[in-house]
Amino acid sequence: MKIDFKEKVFEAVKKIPRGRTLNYKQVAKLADRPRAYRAVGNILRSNYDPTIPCHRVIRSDGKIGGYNRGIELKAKLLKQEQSLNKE
DNA sequence: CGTATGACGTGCA
DNA sequence: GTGCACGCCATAC
Repeated sequence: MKIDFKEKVFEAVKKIPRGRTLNYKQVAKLADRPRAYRAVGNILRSNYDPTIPCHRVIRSDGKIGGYNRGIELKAKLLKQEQSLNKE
């Protein structure tokens, strides 16, 4: 089965452990397209799934960026998971 | 098939 | 340190 770039992105994002945030560039690299970080954000925006912790994907600047379900929700989730991971 | 868009990143002033 | 512009890739229309 040949998986598309977005499928690869989804897998990479799903592999992100809680408390761990990756920037779009990293996800794109894991998807074999280190230059497609643009498409990564675009794909996540057009294809949100409850099984994909896309909220763990942030910008390289450390900024959250955006979130289909609400930017504030993403910020809250990140803070929550980071707090859990920190113990 | 071609154009436009975008949750980005880096460089330069 | 902040702001503006360019470049890159995939998706949607």
